[in-house]
Amino acid sequence: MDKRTCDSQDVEVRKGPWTMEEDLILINYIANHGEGVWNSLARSAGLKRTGKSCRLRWLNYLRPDVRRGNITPEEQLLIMELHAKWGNRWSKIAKHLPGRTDNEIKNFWRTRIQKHIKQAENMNRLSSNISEHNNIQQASTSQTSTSLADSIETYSGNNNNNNNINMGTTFHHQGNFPNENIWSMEDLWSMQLLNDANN
DNA sequence: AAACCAGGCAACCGCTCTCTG
DNA sequence: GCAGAGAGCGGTTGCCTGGTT
Repeated sequence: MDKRTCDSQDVEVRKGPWTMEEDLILINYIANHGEGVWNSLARSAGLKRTGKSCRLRWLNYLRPDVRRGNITPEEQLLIMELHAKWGNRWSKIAKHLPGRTDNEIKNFWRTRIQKHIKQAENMNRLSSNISEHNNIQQASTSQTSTSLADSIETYSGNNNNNNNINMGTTFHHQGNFPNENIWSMEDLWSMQLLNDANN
């Protein structure tokens, strides 16, 4: 490949946040010419961006059918079900959520769901330490804690392996832990829906 | 009021897959 | 069947914003 050509192109390529002008150029170009080969589209439109960058911007942000705003409980439920089934196949999951992008779902998962799982795992460690310390004096209470912990661990473990899991027995938050506000009502509602769906 | 921190999200990077010649 | 180019995907990063101290 001609290095000089590469270098001269590299100098031109813009990175970072998109400006309103760039958005408008891309929208107008696609409105007039449709989607095509992204690299040539970027050049033809006069954008100093890579085709990859244009594609990402269009698919994740500018497309008219992209839905913005909060993920609904129903969507949360669906995401969790599909993730249990397919693992981190975000684009596959996104196909079942009209208007949602794989990037959005991925971000949602990482920021919301994984946080809950991590916290639950910490609770698990804490509760098992406590129950060890108390030497299983209160068998019924520790059983409740353990069943949650097991479910979360089962979920996390299977999640890492991208395998199926039985969500029907998962996420019964009993409020036996020090911080009862870890899951919001919205989360609990989602969990309940999830259990109903699997029973 | 200022500094710090954590969460959320847009965008980039690198790898893999698919298509075409 | 092979190589190169482009598209697609998942992981990661960095910035912005709102909340807390």
